[in-house]
Amino acid sequence: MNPRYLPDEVERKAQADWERVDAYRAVEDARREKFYCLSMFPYPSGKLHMGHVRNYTIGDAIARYQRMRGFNVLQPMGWDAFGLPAENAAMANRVPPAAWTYDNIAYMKKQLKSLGFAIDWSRELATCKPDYYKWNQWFFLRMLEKGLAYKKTGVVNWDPVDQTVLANEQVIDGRGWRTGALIEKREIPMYYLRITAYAQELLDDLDKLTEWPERVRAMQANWIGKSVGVRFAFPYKLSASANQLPLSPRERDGVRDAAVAPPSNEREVEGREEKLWVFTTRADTIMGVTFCAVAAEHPLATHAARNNSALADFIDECKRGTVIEADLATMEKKGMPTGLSVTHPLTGESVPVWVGNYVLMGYGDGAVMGVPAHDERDFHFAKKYRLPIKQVIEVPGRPFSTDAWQEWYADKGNGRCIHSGKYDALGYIEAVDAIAAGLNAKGLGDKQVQWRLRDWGISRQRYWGCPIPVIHCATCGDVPVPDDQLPVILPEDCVPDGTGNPLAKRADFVNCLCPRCGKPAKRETDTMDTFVDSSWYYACFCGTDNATAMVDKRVDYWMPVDQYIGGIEHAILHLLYSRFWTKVMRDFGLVKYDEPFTRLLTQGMVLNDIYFRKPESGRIAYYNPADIDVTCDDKGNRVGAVLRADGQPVEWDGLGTMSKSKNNGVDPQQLIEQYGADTARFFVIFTSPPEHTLEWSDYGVEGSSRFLKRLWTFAHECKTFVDAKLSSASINWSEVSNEHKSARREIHLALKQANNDFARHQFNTVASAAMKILNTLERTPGASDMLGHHKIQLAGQTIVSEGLSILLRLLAPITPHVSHVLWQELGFGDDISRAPWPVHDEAALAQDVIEIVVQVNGKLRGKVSVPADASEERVREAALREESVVRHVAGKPVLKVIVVPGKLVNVVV
RNA sequence: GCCCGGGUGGCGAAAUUGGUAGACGCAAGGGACUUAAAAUCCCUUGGGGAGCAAUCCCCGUGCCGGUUCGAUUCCGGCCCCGGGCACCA
Repeated sequence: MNPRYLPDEVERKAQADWERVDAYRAVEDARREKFYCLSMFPYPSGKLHMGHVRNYTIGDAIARYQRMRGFNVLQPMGWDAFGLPAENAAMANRVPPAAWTYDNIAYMKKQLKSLGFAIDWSRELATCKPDYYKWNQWFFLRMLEKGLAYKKTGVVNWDPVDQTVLANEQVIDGRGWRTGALIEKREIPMYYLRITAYAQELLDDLDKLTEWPERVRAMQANWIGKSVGVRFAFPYKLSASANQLPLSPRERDGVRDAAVAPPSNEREVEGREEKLWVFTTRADTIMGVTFCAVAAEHPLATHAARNNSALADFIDECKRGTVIEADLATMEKKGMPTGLSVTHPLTGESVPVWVGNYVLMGYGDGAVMGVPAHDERDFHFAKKYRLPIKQVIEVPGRPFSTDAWQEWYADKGNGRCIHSGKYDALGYIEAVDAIAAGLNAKGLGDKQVQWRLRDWGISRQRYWGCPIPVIHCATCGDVPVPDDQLPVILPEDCVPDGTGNPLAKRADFVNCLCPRCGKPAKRETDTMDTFVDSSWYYACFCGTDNATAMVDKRVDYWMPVDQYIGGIEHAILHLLYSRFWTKVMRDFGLVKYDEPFTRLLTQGMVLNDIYFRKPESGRIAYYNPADIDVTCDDKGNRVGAVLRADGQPVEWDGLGTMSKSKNNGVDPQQLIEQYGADTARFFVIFTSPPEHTLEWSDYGVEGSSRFLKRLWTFAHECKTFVDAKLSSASINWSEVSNEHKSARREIHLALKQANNDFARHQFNTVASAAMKILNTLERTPGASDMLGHHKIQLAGQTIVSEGLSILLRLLAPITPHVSHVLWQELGFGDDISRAPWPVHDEAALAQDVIEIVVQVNGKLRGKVSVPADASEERVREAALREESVVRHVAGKPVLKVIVVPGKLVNVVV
């Protein structure tokens, strides 16, 4: 055994041992309880970053811990391999995205292996491989058959120069990020998945996910956005000249394309009688309606604009705006009258219709009722355009005035209806019920649920993705690719040039024969959103070797995932899509569970200092923290920082996530090479609890490295006498010294705490417990002075042997290499990962004499030592005799003495 | 605006969920070893005050109040920070 800790050597040996016996191969075994531990798979961007290291270290610690506790653990790994960065890299380097992606996968796989993760690599998958994405296509076709996938036109950002669709984040100030061209909104046909059909279940089942972080559940509920209200209609008649009837907006939503029937109350047209449908959560204010507002895209707006050029211009202006919702929210509210009127469904009064730029076509029916008295936005709109404001809700003692908006105008909890005819004096709930009933009686509306969630548009006008398996035939229309022609293979040798989709230029891909009529036809060139790829990969891991089915019965053994670990940035989309996909798979009879991820851990981000200089002219320069020397005052406060290269000061800009743009990244590869994987792993576990952000610290890494060196050195010193056969059961602990007794007690106390913390995933304090144990062992008499004296007591040897065996097993999930090698070196066994998980010995915690804290009026005043079995009365006596207690009581009458057995006494005077 | 988290030393953080606040580590200061440095080891370290000293006292978990023998922990009100959603009707 080398007296020095050489991480390189240790890690090479441990990894070779694991490789030789294929240690992490997971095999289904009905007799054993399974544990499926999964970290979110990476996008193969080039090399691992610290976020990956943290994510996979946390996942690996859990996987190894559960393995040692006896579970049959599956921890697989794969690659989220389709996506835009590969196309960008391809343009920059003139290599096909496929080649770039496969190179990255090879390099990153090597890095993951060097970190020693207990991964079953036989199950590796990459979403860009046909044997994976074939099942995306197959499943899409099944959804198409069931009406869960459909086609409709959708609005996209269109770059007219590159002839390309851009993602929202590629549009900067309304211009394309590459071309600088003004971006147009363009409507093109796209495929959608009917996630809204599962909105209620996706919302309800959040209650089952009790092991998910509360905030993730809240974010999903928010996103799904259920509101309960009333959908009702304002009837109207078009003038005689209007012989073209507007369509109901619902029909534009693709409902007609689907296999489900459109809502029955949609298209009734009797003579020229039409209806303007709106949705409201405040039906109780319906008597206060003084106008209606419709979206620019609303058919009524289109109709009104035919003979009104000013209105047409206004509508064009609205349509030209951004599709980014965050920008919409801050836009100035504008409107213009259509000149049309509709009839109030209950009062029969005439209500003017306006076009409002704040009305969303995509929510509800693209039209709203305007109640200025009780909706803040309507109030300001009415003031701006001098529309009437009619109060219909009152709160006793609160005067209403149209001069300025007041918070209580929108209060639905304390309000009562007034000026509302037969609904007067009703509260919110009764009023909504009564008004909904009134509308229903006239066939003009009823209670309805409205969702914020929209159907999931999956078409991407991009090359590097899974082809959508549809063929466009001039005769037969859109024809699904037959199952026996799957997969539709994506050519891997295209090099995109930034203009349009390279697939569209590939005649060998585009030209095909119609499966239905056999005539020449064109293949769909859109590919699927990469979120489709990641929506079911976790299920695929259960049987990656099965080429004949999407999943097989092995999913029944492994799924659902017991522990999922990943970044909070996926709290909504990825997790929601995966939940949706699971429910559809279940309804198709492929799987039996309702939810894919039982427990979820969202790890925090990795931060580092940001240093910069702002020159008088030119751009800000950022400096890597590794090149900065920080000076501190006597108390350790940061007082200044200089760039090591030139000794000149730099400014500190706080902490931020590691990024290229701020030049504050730390390369994991360098870290591993300098300190070893175990140090890197120990540092990320020890420094912060998993859910918190992790602040990078080179000093902290040093500290972690120091601990592992100390561990190695200590193990080396003890190697001569450590013996797995030394049993604590053979020692009569009542006869050993107090020092030995308390040493063993500290070790078992730390173990107890560590087990508690492991169970609740507070791994940083598990690392602390390991450090405490080493501190105790180093101080244990008989261990540290053995080299000089050779008169080691049996008790000391036993404590050290037992303590090291506990310590190494506790550390095995965190620092597997050094634990594995020391376990062998000290003769505990061949494979620490098969050793039983350590459990504390309750007898070791027992004390003959215990220390009791004594308070006077709740303030700590002293301590007394009493026998562990002392009666309450004796403890009380001892406490009252304690000298500082006597001093603080100072003769005042003792009102009360509280005795907490085994803990404390509080004397109240 | 609505919904979630948070606020504890110079720093990362603990506190077995109402019972010794600051475990463990980092940084800092002092010391040992060394010709010297690195490495390693030992001691000190929340703030303030009294004492030659052993020691002792006061304050302290964002702020104000409440419950309690006792509150970082429970309740009410407020302030600040982070995150999510947001013309959603």
